[in-house]
Amino acid sequence: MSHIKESVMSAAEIKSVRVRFAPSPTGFLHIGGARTAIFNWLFAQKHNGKFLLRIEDTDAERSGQDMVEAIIEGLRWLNLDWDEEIVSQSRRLEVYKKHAHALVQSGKAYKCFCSKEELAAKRDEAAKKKQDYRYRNDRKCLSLTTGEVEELEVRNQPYVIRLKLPEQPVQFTDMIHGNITVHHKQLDDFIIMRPDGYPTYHLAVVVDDYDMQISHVIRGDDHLSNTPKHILLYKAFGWQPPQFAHVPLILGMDKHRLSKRHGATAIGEYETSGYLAETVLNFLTLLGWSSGDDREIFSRAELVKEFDISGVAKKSAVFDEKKLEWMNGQYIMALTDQELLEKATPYLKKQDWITEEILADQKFVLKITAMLKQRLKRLTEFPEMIAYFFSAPERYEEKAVKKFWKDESVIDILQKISSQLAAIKDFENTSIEAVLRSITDELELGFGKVMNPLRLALTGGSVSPSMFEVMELLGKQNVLERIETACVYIRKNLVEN
RNA sequence: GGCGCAUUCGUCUAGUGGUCUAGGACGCUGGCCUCUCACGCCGGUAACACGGGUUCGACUCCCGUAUGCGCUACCA
Repeated sequence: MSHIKESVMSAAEIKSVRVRFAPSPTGFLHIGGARTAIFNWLFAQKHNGKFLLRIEDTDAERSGQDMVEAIIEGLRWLNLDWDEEIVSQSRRLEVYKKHAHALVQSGKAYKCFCSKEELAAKRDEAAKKKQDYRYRNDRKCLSLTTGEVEELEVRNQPYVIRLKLPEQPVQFTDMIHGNITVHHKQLDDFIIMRPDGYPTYHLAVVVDDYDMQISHVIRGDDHLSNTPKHILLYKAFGWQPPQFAHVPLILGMDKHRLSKRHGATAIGEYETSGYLAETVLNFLTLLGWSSGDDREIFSRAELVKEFDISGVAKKSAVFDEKKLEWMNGQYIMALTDQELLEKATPYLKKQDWITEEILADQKFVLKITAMLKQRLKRLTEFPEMIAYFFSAPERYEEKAVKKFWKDESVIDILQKISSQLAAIKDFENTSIEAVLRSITDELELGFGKVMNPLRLALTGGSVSPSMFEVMELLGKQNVLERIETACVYIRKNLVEN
């Protein structure tokens, strides 16, 4: 289907691009929804169009205002600004009603008084015979006379409105999947309005997309099978259908649709676990879309420039958090120290041991930030990696103690270091290094033999940035004290074991 | 069950009939760098679901099969 990829929008089409993101507020903004929103947003940006937001809350029972807020918050975090006012389907009930009845008037739809139970029974019966039940095959209520319908209505008999389907196959072209044909026998006279006057999804979506003058419907693959119904509705109304693009779904590592058991699915959880919005935007866009070359890191502007529907994949993609982590690390490294500190501050403030006083010393914190930059994958790691800068270690990592503090000789080494460091006037990076180099030379020891025990003494662990820089920031006083404490500990430890 | 959609390394993907002994990235892994970790660099690992066609030639086109997903609701 090579012609699909070559499809280029005409100038007229480009001018009038209007897309929408239409979540139903039955949950938080999840990864899949966020990506659909991103694709829509990018498409609108790319074509200088409008990106609209619509809340599909016709299922009153499952929808909630708090979920609406959560979705909006998620979009804001990703920096996906929408144009115009948010449309809420729950406020347009009369509009749908009007359109549904207009269809009844024009004979394109009809009222059906059959009860749910009645239909369920028929379905069961057909199933027993291994057949599919189709309302269109009996169309009981279609043969009702006007008088009969009126009588039922007077008696307040509840009814739904069904679309009367024509006897023709439905055909349309999807921008991602190409030509799709569905035989009309597969479709039924589906319900467009419920007894309570609420529209079904199909009606609401078509009416809204028409009213909002949506030019391109970009939505999840799960709607591909629904599209023929929508096309039929457009036809019944006599409206021109928009273009459709069905984007693949996102799956969990087990290849099943992403759900709670896969861990984090709500976009907000990625913020709390320390991912940058720009990372998530980049990553989600790349999940199911490719520019065609080997690039992986795209700025927002680059994404807008490069994004094209023709690069969207057909197959669903598995969400791999390992790669997300890697990408987040890349974004963190690309930040300036100042930017990184700003982004990390909310995470630092969550720790009660990080006081305002600590944060007030910008110069000091900024130096620490610089040292951590290429070691961070997620912002949440920031506080846990810097504790030793603000308080002496309370305990020492067990494995490291066994490895680096296994006999008396380390005490000698540490004390030697201590006494020579004490003599340094200008306690900074290079002078500290010079001292330590001379000590190792003198003792004829490998550098690691000295640095690792020292690191354990100063940080309590076996991992840290460059010791010289750490020492400089710690200051002479702290360094000497910590070495002393460590020596006491080592001696005691050796006696006990 | 019927119909629709999909199927390239474990994962994200490149690939539009010969350039493919299938490229990149994450992961994993060997090494270098090195005071540890990380970063960086060099290398390795690993894939065209299967079977038939069409063609001089198929990852690429067609048809089946398998598998997965979706629709088949008074959910969206």
